Amino acid sequence: MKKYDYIADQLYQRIINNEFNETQKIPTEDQLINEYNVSRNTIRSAIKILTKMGLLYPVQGSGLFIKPPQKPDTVYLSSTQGVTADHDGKTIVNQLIDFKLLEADEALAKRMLCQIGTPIYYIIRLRIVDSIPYAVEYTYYNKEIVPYMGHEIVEGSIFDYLKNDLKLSFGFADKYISAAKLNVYDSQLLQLKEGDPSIVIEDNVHLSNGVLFNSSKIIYNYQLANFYMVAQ
Amino acid sequence: MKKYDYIADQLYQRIINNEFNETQKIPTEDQLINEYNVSRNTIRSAIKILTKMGLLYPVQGSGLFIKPPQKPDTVYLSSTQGVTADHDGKTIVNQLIDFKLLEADEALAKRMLCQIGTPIYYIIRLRIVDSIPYAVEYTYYNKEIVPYMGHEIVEGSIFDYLKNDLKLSFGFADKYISAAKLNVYDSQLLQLKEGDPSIVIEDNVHLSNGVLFNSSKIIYNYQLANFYMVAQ
DNA sequence: AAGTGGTCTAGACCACGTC
DNA sequence: ACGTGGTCTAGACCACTTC
Repeated sequence: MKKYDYIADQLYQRIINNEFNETQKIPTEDQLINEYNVSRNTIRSAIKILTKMGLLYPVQGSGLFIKPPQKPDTVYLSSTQGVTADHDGKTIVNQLIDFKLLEADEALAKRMLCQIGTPIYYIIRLRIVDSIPYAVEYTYYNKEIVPYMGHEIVEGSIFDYLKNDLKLSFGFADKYISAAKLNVYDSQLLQLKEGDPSIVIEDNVHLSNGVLFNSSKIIYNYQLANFYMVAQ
Repeated sequence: MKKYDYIADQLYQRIINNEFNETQKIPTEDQLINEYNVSRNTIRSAIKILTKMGLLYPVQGSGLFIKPPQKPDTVYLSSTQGVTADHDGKTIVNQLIDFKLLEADEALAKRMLCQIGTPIYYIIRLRIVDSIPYAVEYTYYNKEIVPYMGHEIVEGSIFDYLKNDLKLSFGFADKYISAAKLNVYDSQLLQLKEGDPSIVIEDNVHLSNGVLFNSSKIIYNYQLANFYMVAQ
C-alpha cells in the first residue's frame, strides 16, 4: 500500500475517533513527519486526500483545521465509486429490471468509444435504499473489458466486482449533472409522479489507462438524493 | 505568479490552440522540464491543474493524453468561482430583485457561522443569460468581511469585485446539489411553471484562512443548467 | 522572532507500456 | 530494454499567522 494512502487512512480514523476533539486541528506537518517517519511530500499527499474529501483545510501559517461534519445523508460526488459506499448502515437492494448483451450500433459505438459490433452489456437496475426507491440506473459496460456479468453480480455491487475480482484500476470519471422531469416509466419505478423532478447524472468512467469501459445515466429520486462536493 | 500556474496557463493555451493536434498528447514530463527549465514537481503541479479541469489525463508508462472536448454549454463545478466565467461570449444580465442589510438572528448566525447581530448583506438576483432567465440566487455576505456592497456591484460580477478590488483570497467552497420543485415565486422569475424541476446548489464559500464569508442558494432553470465535473 | 503551510529544487527508485 | 508517469526522499526558501 502507498504510504500516503496509509497515512490518510490513519488520520481519517483518528479524526472520526475524535482524537483531536480539543483543538479541532491535526498535528503540524513537522509533527506528522516525525510520527510517521516519512518525508514532507508524503505527508502533504496524505493531507491533500483528506482536504479533497472535505475533512479538513490547511491555513498557511496556522495549521491543519478539521471541518465540522457535513450535512448527513449526502453522497460524495468526487469519486469514481458508485453510491454504495456512502450508505453505510443502510439496506441496499439492487432490483434488476433488464439485462442484455448488445452489439454496438453506430450510436452506441460513439457513446462507448468503441468499434461498431463490440459486445456491450446493458443493465437497468432500480436501486432501493431502506425500502425506498432511490434511483434508476441505465448502464452500459464494454464486454471486452468486463468479460463476464451475471445476475448475482448485477444484483450486488458491480463496482466491488470490478475492483476486487477483475482488479480493474479506475482512472477518472466525467460527470454531467442536470435536472429533468420524470417520464412515466421512471416515475413508476421511483414511486413518484410523471413530471416530478429528478436529478440526472451521466457518468463516463475510464480505466487508469484512459479506456472508457462504463457509461451510465442515473435518475435519482429528488426527495432523497443530495450530493456533496468540495471545490478548491 | 506561481510557476506551476504560469505553466498550466501556457499549456492550456497550447492545447486549445491545437498545437498538439497530431498526437493528442502533450510533451512528456522530461520534455516539459527542459522546455520550462523547472523541476519535475513544478511540472507535475501544473499537470495536476489541467487534469482536474478535465483537459487531459496521465497514463503511467505512456504519456499525457488530451481529452476530447466535453459537452458544450456546461458549467464546471469544481471551482469556487460563480457562473460568469463559464459563459464566455454570452450576454449576462444580473437583475437585482432585493438587496438589504440585515442583522444576523439566531438562525442566520448559525448559517453564517458568526455572532448574533453581525451585519449581513442579503441579495436576491435573477441571472439572465442571452435573455433567458437562468437562475435565481439567494445570497448572504458577512459585512465584516465584505464591508461594502453597492447596486452597481451587485448588478455586475460580485466575484470579480471580491477578488480584484477587495483582494479576498478564496479557499474552498462546500457545495450541496439537489433537485426540487419550483415554488410559485421562483417559477415566475424563471418563466417556468410552479412544480417544474430545478437544480438547487447550496454553496458555502470560505476564505483561504477558513472563514465563511458567503452562503448562497441558487435555483437553476432545469432546461438550461448542465454541470460538469471530473472525479478521480 | 518563531512556527506553520506553500513553492521549488535535485535526485532516486518503482510500476507500467511500448517496442 | 527503454521510455514514461508514480512514489518517495532531503533540503531550501518564501508567505502568512501568532506571539
